[in-house]
Amino acid sequence: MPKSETFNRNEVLQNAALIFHKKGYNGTSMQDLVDATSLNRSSIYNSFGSKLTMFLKVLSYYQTNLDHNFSKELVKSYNAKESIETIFNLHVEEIINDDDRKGCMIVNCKSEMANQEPSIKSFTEKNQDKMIASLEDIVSKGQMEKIFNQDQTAYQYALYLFSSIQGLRMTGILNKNEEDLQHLVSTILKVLY
Amino acid sequence: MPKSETFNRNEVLQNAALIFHKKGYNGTSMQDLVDATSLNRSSIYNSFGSKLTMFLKVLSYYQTNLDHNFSKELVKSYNAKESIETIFNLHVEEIINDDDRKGCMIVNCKSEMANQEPSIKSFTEKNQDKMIASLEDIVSKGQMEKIFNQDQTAYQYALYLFSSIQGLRMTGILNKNEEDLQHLVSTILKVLY
DNA sequence: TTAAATTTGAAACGTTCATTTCATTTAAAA
DNA sequence: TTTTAAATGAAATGAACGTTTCAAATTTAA
Repeated sequence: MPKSETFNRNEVLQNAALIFHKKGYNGTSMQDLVDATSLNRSSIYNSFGSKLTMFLKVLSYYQTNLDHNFSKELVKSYNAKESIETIFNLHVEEIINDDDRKGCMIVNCKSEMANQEPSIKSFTEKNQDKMIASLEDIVSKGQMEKIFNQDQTAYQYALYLFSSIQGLRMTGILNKNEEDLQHLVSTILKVLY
Repeated sequence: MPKSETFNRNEVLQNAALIFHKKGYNGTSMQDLVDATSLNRSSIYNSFGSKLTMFLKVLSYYQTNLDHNFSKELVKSYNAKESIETIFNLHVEEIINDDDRKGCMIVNCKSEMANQEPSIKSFTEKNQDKMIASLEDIVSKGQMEKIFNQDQTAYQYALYLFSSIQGLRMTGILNKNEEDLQHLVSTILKVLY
């Protein structure tokens, strides 16, 4: 009976993510989204609600993609040390391939609106909790295998690593010198060994 | 002959800084600035040019204030270790006193617009260069005094510390647990000793 | 083939945006 | 006291904002 969606939802989210990532939430207009997605205004509102709810869907899509890419690499690592190094190397790779110097979309939106918009605060909190939990998991394993020291608890190291990743992403906005970034990563990780 | 400014320029910049800091550049409207400064629209345009030039003046004011506060504390420190610890402790203090969870204004505006607005890119680049240079200076002294190790160059450690400060500020937006933050700082600094 | 429901397109909604205009007020130098 | 130019206030500018409306087109199941 009803006509069904003709556009590819993921493709639309992908294109919306590009423009949101580049310009930020407040810097992106509905017209930008119309242009970026090649969708009609009404279709956007019909299918995604409002600008804010669309942004939240874009964020989820962005994070799911990120998680997927990381998991794909992480299964290849043989121990905790390799896992952590893989995570940081992927971030360095993202920085270097980020021609627009946009930084991390999740870091950016936390900076832009976590203190203003409860739904974004909640999203970034969940993101933080998940990231710290999975880092803690890896650190724990590394400590049990005696690859990492026990000077701090796994949680404390996880918070440190989470914080360092955000710092790395912020630093990478202006500095894309690969040697600098790799030294930076090795300095960050040294405390674990 | 002419009437002179009746408002206190620094007071206006201070009030403008509060609202820009809270809402970000794109999130702050001219009406917000009129309300926050109690100045007339025309007076703002007469005295500060445009929204963007006003923002740049606010940023300079914000940074000058920050520099001043840090210098005031830094002169009290007896060696490089104390200097670095003072810097990080002041950041932790700022985070804990930041009831609105706004984060650092300079980190925020880099995230929001460094990739879009050349004047902001240039401002944040200069800020980054200055911060790294002064950190490098302190690390150098610490290395000469054999308080800090020489595993990495002073510049590499300075970049690491700069990056860590940004991570700390981003982490502090959602996490204001003082114990967590102090553990975080001590983990960050451990690599130097 | 018909009926149903949703997508789509284009236009319009009222609001807010940054900025400008201009007449009035003000205060300092002549 | 007069002159002068900037500060001020209030209103208006046109453009852009997010969102809604609604008729037309479309496609699927009955």
